[in-house]
Amino acid sequence: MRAEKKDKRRAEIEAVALEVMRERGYEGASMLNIAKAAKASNETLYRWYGDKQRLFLEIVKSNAAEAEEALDKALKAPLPPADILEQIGKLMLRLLLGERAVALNRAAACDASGQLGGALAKGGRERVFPKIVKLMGALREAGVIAPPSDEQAATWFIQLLIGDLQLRRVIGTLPEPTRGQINQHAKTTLAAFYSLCGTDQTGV
Amino acid sequence: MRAEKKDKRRAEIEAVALEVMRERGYEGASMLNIAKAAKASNETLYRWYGDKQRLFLEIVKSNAAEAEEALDKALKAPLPPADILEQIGKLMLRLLLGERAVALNRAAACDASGQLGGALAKGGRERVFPKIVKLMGALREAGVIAPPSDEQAATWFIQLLIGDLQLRRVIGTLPEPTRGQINQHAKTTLAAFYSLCGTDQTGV
DNA sequence: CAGTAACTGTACACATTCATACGGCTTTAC
DNA sequence: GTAAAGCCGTATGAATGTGTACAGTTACTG
Repeated sequence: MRAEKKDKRRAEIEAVALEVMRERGYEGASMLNIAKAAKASNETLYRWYGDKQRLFLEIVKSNAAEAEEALDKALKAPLPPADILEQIGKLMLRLLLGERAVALNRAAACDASGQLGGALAKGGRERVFPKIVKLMGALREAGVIAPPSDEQAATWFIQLLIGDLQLRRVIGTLPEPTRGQINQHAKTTLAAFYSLCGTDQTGV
Repeated sequence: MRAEKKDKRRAEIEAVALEVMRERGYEGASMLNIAKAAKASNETLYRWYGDKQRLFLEIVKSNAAEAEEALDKALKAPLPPADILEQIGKLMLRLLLGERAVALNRAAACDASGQLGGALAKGGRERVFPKIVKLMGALREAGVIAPPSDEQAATWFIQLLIGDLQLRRVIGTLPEPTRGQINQHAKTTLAAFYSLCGTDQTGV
């Protein structure tokens, strides 16, 4: 009983923390401000998380777990690999350019110790990349692509898909893309990707 | 006489500011810390720059001017466009993944007002992108590439070249690349780029 | 060489954060 | 129903940053 409620409260506080951070930056997201916004006591925050860094570390972990779940679900869908790749593309755009990931990347950029950045990479890219590589293997075996290597294909895919969009989101010069823009961009990316890696080299 | 000296001192202070920021993060780079490190008075810093944000805005501007100069120089070199593209690729990797640009992007990520990010984009991407587009036009006219559009070619080039490398630098999970790594990566990128945009579609 | 302007170093008031502590209230457990 | 635990709100003290002020020194200028 109580455990569930506490989990819910924790999720609530973490959501509020991100919201505060979104509005006032990482500096402005002090434990006190977060506590006030969440209608919690700062003492509770300190007891639960220890300090600000560990609070955000916790958020990074939750976020990574959620993202991985969504990704695995998309990967396991009973569809041809090419369709899965399209879904993955859209999903990654949505996740990586969404408010949550952007806020966490901002926090990591502000954290001089580099711990947040490390956790973000560990829970994010390092977990995701192998899955993409594996998917590329499936695509290759299905004869959809013929890349120099699965790793190279995964790298190209991510670069063409995300490129510098995430950094532009992080420094605040790019608004969050709409669903329509995401679909459009995923489509364009896939066309380029297949033109780069495809077995069919007719181009255009 | 004095004007020169002052310019030199300003450049010195700005360099120190970046150095402090590199070591202690944007938060840790207080006006006081910068003043101490630069053996200057904080009063001078406040008189010259007004506040921390404008100090960093000034640094962004200087950096952008320097980068643009280097870029223009490379673009005007008496070489075939394909060679110029390679030089530009290496130059951009060096500039964008170097300590200075990374520190400034970190600062922009920490700046909740978004002004630093705006200035960074204005002095950086918005100035550079049109130049790349123009270069793509030259490459197209020289028959080296046959892209759907010059803009698309420029976008692909940048995405394949920079990708998520800059963000990974900013969150501290990627070390600064060596000269050798830069050359290697530029080469790989160009191969992919030509395979994507080239008139010659034999692939591999 | 004298006068003036600017810079350094230090000090200051004010605000804010961090981390801890405590009284009062609600909720859980027995 | 009563005891205990946990959380809220507020208070607290140490530390730090911001922006301003001022005395002493250095370095230009005429």
